[in-house]
Amino acid sequence: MGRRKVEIKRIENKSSRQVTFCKRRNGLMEKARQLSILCESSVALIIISATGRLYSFSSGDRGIEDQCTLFTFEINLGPLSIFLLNSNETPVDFMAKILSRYELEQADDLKTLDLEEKTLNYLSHKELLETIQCKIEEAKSDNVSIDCLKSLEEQLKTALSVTRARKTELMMELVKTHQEKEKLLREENQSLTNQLIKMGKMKKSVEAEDARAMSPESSSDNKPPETLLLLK
Amino acid sequence: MGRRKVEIKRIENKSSRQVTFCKRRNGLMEKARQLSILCESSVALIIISATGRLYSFSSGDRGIEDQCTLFTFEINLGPLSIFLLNSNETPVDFMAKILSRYELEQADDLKTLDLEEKTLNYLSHKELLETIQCKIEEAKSDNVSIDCLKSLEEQLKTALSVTRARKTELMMELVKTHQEKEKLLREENQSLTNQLIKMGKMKKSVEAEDARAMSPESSSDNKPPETLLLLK
DNA sequence: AACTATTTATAAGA
DNA sequence: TTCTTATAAATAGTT
Repeated sequence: MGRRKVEIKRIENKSSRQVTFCKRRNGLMEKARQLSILCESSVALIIISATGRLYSFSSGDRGIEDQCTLFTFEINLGPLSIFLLNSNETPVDFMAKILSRYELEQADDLKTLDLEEKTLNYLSHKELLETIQCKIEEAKSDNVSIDCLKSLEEQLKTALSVTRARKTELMMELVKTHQEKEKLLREENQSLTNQLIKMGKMKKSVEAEDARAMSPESSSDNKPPETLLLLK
Repeated sequence: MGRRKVEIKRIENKSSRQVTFCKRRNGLMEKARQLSILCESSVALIIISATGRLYSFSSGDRGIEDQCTLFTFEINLGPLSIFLLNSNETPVDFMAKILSRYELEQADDLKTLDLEEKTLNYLSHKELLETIQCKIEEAKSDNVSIDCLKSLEEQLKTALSVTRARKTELMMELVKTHQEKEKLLREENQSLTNQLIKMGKMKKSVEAEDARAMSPESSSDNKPPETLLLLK
């Protein structure tokens, strides 16, 4: 529908490709909107330019399940994620939902551990949550800027992975502490054993004195007590 | 672009709405395809009819990062999730990818721990994976039914949470093992200390003999060696 | 960004 | 449904 027919293949000229992208993108979005309205259907459209810029359209939740009042969704395009919001839902509602879900999950994660270390280094994590809360406040004023949502999502992801990492870290610390304790105990044990052996020899010499007999023995050949073997 | 201009609002006549839906849906998908090809961009389009039937288009990864060879994505519509597949990719490929990603994540999670317990209770988890594999086979025959994908997503979610739970469980086991070892070592230590004290008395008596003097002492008053205090 | 010659999409009818 | 066709709409190339 232009001055001449075009073949559907990559437009080589960069600037005309850019112009065509802009025109056809707008056309496509408008068509998506029309279809959703004319035919009561749900339409979601995501366009990402060669330069990585994002354009999207999402109709409401018409045609989807009735109990589903939200048409929010997350789309992963490889490394990129986008939240599209249902028009019935404010960004704050959506983010609050995500946050509460995340906090629940976190609570679940830590509940299983009876860690007093839980509070350790918790602040930076708390701070992160506060930052997110701020972002949400920002989002309230901004009217659904995709960039804003994108950065918010980044924050949420970071928060989640920080939480997970922290949890693992705490567990690993706990394990390490135990390992250190174990090492110290082993050393203690060894030194006690050595002392015992030394004393044993003394005792022996006493006994020998008692029995009025002498039998010399190598001093460094000290076997640990049997119980130690159980701990392997 | 028809015999007459139409206003963009819900088409009241059901059958003509159905016809229009079919025509415009096809048109929209074709336009999406053209845009992605002409302008080297990534386009994802989802259309869900009023009756819940799903239609989708997804371009390849053109325009997204080069190292990202797939343009598959997951969409959450509230409680409902749909996996849309790149046309270059079969559902099995996609699911296999998800699975392997999941297995990698799990491997990563456990790699940090030097656990021999890793294989413990692994079966039920393996079984779950097999169930998913079955689901994928089902999906191969069914032509992208939403219910099927929904249940598949449930399975994947379950698999993930089972893995997480299992990871936590293994870590807790490790901690417990260490605690038990610690307890045994402490007991061992105590018994060694007791022995030492006993012997110490003997030695003392020997020394006393040597020094030709005697000094009696209470036997149960055994203080643990200093190093034990470090372990508190 | 605006114009306009054409092509393309599609509404209504068959 | 599918095809036909008149017409509206989109858009390629130009300014």
